[in-house]
Amino acid sequence: MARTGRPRGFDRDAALDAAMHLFWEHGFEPTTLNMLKEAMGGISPTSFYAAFGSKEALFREVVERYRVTHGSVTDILRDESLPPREVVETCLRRSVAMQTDASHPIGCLVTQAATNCGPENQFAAEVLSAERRANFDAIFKQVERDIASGHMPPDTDAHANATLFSTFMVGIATSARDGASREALERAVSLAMASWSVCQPTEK
Amino acid sequence: MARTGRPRGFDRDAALDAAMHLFWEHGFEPTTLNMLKEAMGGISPTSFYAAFGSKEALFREVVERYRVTHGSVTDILRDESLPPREVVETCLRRSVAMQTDASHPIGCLVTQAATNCGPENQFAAEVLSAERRANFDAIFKQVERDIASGHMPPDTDAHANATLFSTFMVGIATSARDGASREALERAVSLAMASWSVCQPTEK
DNA sequence: TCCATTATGTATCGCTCGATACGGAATTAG
DNA sequence: CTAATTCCGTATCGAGCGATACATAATGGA
Repeated sequence: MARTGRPRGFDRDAALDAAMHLFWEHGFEPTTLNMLKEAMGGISPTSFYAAFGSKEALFREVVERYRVTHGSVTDILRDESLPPREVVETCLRRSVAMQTDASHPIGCLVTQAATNCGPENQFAAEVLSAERRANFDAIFKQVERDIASGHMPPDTDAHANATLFSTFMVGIATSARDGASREALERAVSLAMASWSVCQPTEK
Repeated sequence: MARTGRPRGFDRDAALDAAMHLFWEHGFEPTTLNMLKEAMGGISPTSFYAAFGSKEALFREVVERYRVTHGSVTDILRDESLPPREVVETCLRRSVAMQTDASHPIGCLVTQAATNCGPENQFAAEVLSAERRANFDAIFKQVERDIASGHMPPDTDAHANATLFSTFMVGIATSARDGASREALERAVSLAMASWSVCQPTEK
């Protein structure tokens, strides 16, 4: 795209990754321009604003980046061919594995990067809350699909079940940061999935 | 104590309550001295520091205040006489009721007030994390007690069960802020408690 | 070669942050 | 009364915040 002019002196893609790690670990507000510039290789403020526009614009870009990389563990929630129970269980197991992976900050950017926002930065809280609510809706639809397919009993409370699994999922982030191991969370997922009710098998 | 000198011109107890509500809603860092002073009736910086010492000291005092007021919904986790399952269920139901009560900020101060802290304010994150880990330990002991009393099967994975219920509990805060109703969360608690395994009743 | 374009480096901007200095006001003890 | 004590109001501190001004360097196209 940039066909003329002085070439950029740093790797924009790597800089975006560095920003994602900072926002992931500290959250939107505590991550300062100085931290970002430093992590991007000590670039100047001019370079920063030329490349990303503003801290807010960078954050929005980082969220999108997270969504299609580490955050893609929830993509399976949109699948309509796999068995719903398998969908939710796989999502939870992938979330646990991702959030406890030491190659990046512990926890979840979507759940934790904009919890403490001043009134002037509510946009960040809203961006992430919208992501989480979309995940809730996807879980809800999976439960509905499981009921429709005859696996969960017809009188199943779909909304309550979606609330249960969604609440457990967002809780993983806090538990992981508080020191819960991947193994412990995996076993907790197994217990949670055991509460995915199924129709009583007909007597043979 | 203060028997001489000019009397304080504001209600320190009410000011502490106002600070708790601010930290609860916005978190430690986004809550500014100006917001605090304003909420305390427009007191001067001098009055603030004379009464509370520093923002950090005030936060520590607020956490203690929260712990013995709204946060006391987890006190039952230390009970050793009630049936463990009833203890955990009651704690979850009280947490849901408290966190969705519109008379104060939605969610949980312990879970959410220090999620986004810069390196210079890690103390806040650690103070709250310690509270949460203490709750996990208490849940763990309840599960162990239920196993010892013969309700849960002897081969029950106590740590996994504690992780499950603790993770669900901290997740309530995020779900509540994302708009989950008290009723939906109550029904989710019912579903969660159904996974509290019990020994198969002996055939009669 | 000259120019338009794009990025860069340095030096700041105005603002708000948490926290203090300093003098004065209100109370009690003697 | 005076003295000691405690709190208050105003003005401001140094530091860091996000963001910008301005001149300069490096590239491609005509």
